[in-house]
Amino acid sequence: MDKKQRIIDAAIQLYLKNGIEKTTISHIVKEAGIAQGTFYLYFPTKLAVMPAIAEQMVATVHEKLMQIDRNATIREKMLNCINILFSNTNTYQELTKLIYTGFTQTEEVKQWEKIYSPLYAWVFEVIEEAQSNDEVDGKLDAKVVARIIIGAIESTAEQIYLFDDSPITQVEHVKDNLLRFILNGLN
Amino acid sequence: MDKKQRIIDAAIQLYLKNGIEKTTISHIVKEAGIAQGTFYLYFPTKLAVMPAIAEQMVATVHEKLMQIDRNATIREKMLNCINILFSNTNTYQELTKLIYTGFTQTEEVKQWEKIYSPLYAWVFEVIEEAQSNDEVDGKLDAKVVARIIIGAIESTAEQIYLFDDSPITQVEHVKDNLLRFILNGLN
Amino acid sequence: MDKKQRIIDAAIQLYLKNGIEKTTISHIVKEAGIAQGTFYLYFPTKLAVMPAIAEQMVATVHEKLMQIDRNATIREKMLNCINILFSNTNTYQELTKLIYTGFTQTEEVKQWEKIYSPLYAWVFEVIEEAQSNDEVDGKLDAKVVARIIIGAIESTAEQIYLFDDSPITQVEHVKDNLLRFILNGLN
Amino acid sequence: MDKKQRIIDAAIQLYLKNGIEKTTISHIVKEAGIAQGTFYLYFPTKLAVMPAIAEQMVATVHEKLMQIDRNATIREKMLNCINILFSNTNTYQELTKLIYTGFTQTEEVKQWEKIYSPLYAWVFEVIEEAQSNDEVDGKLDAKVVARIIIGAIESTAEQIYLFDDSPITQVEHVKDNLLRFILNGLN
DNA sequence: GATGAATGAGATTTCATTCAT
DNA sequence: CATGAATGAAATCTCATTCAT
Repeated sequence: MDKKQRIIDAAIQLYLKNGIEKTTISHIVKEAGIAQGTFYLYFPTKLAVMPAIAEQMVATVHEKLMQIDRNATIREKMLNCINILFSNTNTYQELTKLIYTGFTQTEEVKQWEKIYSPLYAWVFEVIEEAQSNDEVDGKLDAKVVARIIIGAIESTAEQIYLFDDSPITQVEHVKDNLLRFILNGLN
Repeated sequence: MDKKQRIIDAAIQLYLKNGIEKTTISHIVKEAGIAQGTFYLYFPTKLAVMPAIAEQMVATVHEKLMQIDRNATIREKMLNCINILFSNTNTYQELTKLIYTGFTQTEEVKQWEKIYSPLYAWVFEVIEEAQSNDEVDGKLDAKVVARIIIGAIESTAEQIYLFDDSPITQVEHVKDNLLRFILNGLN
Repeated sequence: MDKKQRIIDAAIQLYLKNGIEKTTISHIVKEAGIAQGTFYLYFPTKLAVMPAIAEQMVATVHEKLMQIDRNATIREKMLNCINILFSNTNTYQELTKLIYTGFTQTEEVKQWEKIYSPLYAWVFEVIEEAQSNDEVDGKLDAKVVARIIIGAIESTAEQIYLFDDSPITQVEHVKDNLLRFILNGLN
Repeated sequence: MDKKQRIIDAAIQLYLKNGIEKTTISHIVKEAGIAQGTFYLYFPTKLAVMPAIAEQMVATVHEKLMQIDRNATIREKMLNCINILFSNTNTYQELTKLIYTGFTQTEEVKQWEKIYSPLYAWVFEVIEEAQSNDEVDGKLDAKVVARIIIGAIESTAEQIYLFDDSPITQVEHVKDNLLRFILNGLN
């Protein structure tokens, strides 16, 4: 019923399956079951759909993060965070990368900060709280480190899922090292 | 004079300026100053140029890494590495991401490992050597952590240079945190 | 308030600014501040607005012609007529031509005669009266010459205002020649 | 063989038959027997073909004018000129008007002067020569009057052929009046 | 009467690819 | 090897028109 949402859903499907390059507006409208011209009522180009897609994906991840027990240890929180982001990268395959690319190409880069901020904020709060308990190196700038950690997790997940073809068991080994490295990093 | 190299140079210029999506073979040949048909003597598609571009970029970074004093402390080595990768990201803007995207779209993903491996290898050796001196947590898998570190540095640099518009002074602050986090992480 | 008039006004604005070809019904309704469907309550196509536009323009010119003193000499009348038509062409720029084009394209050509007839009639009466006073060559068919004169004035004005970029002073020189030529022609 | 010429010829055919508004680039390439993309190698839009069409039409008229005996009387020259322009307007139906419209819409108005100038030049020379023989009012500016005459002839022809539905015999009557009026005008 | 979201046929436009030179 | 005009399939984009509200 909501044409805009149907466009977004169709775009996600097709970007995931075929990549942005090979996806056309014609494909999107066909998948969405709407008329050709209707697309242009909501988006000027196929890349202009990206911010909407990104918002949706980040919202999904954020929701999962919010379900983590606030009283858990920082180790448990980070472990959960790693699992959620890895799972997300795995599910959405190249979507994360495509969102980056889509953004930078549409020059709507400024929106990125805003859209991604809930994730940064969650890690930031975890770190800050842990710093107040002396569980984490107080000299680190929690805001900056939150971004570093999110980046490290995502880039590692991407290396695993997009560029590697190691067996699944390997994944756990990488996660162990990543968790250890991050906890070390926070001290 | 060397047509192939001129195609690569032109492609880099245009991918950086307009993104892969909007760059066409027609643009590339025009920028390269060669005939339309000549492109096909060297590359089958515009995405097939990506591996050549990636190789060139990685070679540049690797060369700089090799100039770092082998006897420096791990702190100095990591500091240098951060500076080199940040500078590279800044210079090449979105090229790193585009290389990822380009690769995943051409299904030549396997080449990525091979091309990027000199960078991983350099960090790997630094860590391993430090582990043998007990400077670094021996329980970490040096091969895995090398990738985590490269990923963390690159993603942080991207956040800074692509998605942020903070003043330059901010960059140093982020680098400080990143270095501290990584050194913590290794120990 | 009167939707029909708002459509006509908007159409004039846009036809003048962008030409008929590039003006769309969507543009017109937007300019008129009415809904898309409302246009069709008053006109079947965008060209069907032309007769209404023409009528309005001719009425304006005719009104000015009627204000000329009936007892003036034929020289004064022709001078006034030239000034009015020049001023009209200047104001409405290409509208005259567009009206022609619009008409011929809609096959509503027959209306043209009817709409333009007040202008022809005015000149016709001036000539006929002058012929009865022996001020004008009695062998000329007043009806035909009226059209020739209107045509000559308009085409000259168009050449000046649409296709020339001479300074204003030039205009007076052309008008002098035109008046002299017409008065010669009549006698 | 010459694709550009084939585009021009096809465009003339179709503009004459259906008007500019209803003619599409698709029609033109089909009529010209060339590929869709080929059109864009030569013209950016369908209106950009107009100057080329105008040039061709003016060249045809000019050629006929040049065949008029240089030693003929001014009456004979003007009579011939009227016949040629009437015949041209009759043959090309609305093309003259369409050229105007096409021009003004493409903002290539400046070219008009240049393209039309051979016709003006011909009349100019006729008048000037006649002025030197005292056959024509020496106070008239030959350059200006040349344009007035061309304009008067064309607009009268257009009124006849485009907007009137009088029987053919009428045409001769109008021509008589036009010639008489012009000769009077020149004195 | 008035609205304006939706339509989809059909227009414009692009661009990878070919091939005779 | 190199060229670049030509191609035409396929993309984007437009816009007159409809119709449920």
